[in-house]
Amino acid sequence: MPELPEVETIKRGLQNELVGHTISAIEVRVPKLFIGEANKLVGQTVVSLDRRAKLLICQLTNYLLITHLKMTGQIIFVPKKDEHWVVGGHPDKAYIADLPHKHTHIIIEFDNGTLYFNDLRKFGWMKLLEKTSDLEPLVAEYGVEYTWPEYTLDYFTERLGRRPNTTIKQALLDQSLVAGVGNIYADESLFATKIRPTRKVADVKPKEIEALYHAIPAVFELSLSHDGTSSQHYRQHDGRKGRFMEFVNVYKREGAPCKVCGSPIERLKIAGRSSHYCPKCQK
DNA sequence: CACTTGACCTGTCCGC
DNA sequence: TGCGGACAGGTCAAGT
Repeated sequence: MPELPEVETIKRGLQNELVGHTISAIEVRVPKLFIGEANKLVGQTVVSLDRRAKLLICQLTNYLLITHLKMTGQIIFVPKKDEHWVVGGHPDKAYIADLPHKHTHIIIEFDNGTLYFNDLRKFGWMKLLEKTSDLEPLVAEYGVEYTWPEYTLDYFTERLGRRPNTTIKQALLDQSLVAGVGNIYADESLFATKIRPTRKVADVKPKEIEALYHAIPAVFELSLSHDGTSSQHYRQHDGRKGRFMEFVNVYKREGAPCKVCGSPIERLKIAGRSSHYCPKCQK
């Protein structure tokens, strides 16, 4: 479910809640979703939160706690003190009140509230790493972050060029190209650059590649400014939805009129993933 | 080696 | 209303 903007939004939200706070207890209801010795979390204090690709990285006093939300994972933090939300009131109180529920698989108690890990499909996981260097194999295959200085047109072009016979859609989903691009943002970036997702990488012209290189960060930033895309399951750390679905041009808009030309958006499968595009705008 | 498919799970939606 | 099938944002392993 969550791609880069969603995980980044959760990270930013949790930073405000968790940094400096200490874990008092942990309950793992579905053992296979927590890798490592969960009890070691007790007594640990959150030093910082970070993100790499779609991984959420929580630096603790002595360990790292890594989370991948995969398709339907959620991390919801409920503060002990309700006044916490007094400013404006909590926008989705009913959602919070339901926790924990049948899809809550891990519960972590902090001195200031409770963190719930929910996952309908149980694809997501949490992992306790004993030392910082254990993170390396987990992130070794990821490409650069779009915010890094290493994200250059040369890098992007060179990496794409290694896979000339793949469709551009498939290439974008490869985490070793640009970390954090998933189905939504691949489709939206391709619409923004008028490139049809079925095109072979080798047939995409340098100018189009350059446009794509700029479009990916732009789409990420736009989604971030609306707290991500809540197509179905995604929630922010406080239970609110993201609002980017209101702004998508093609994703999940099959049959709806293109916002640019009015043609019905089409959908087809590319490498097993549904892909949405405008048949008129995208060549 | 590169690419495709199936598996991991559970729920929703759509057609008959 | 019930039932079967397709589909869902991610990533691996196994197969071609």
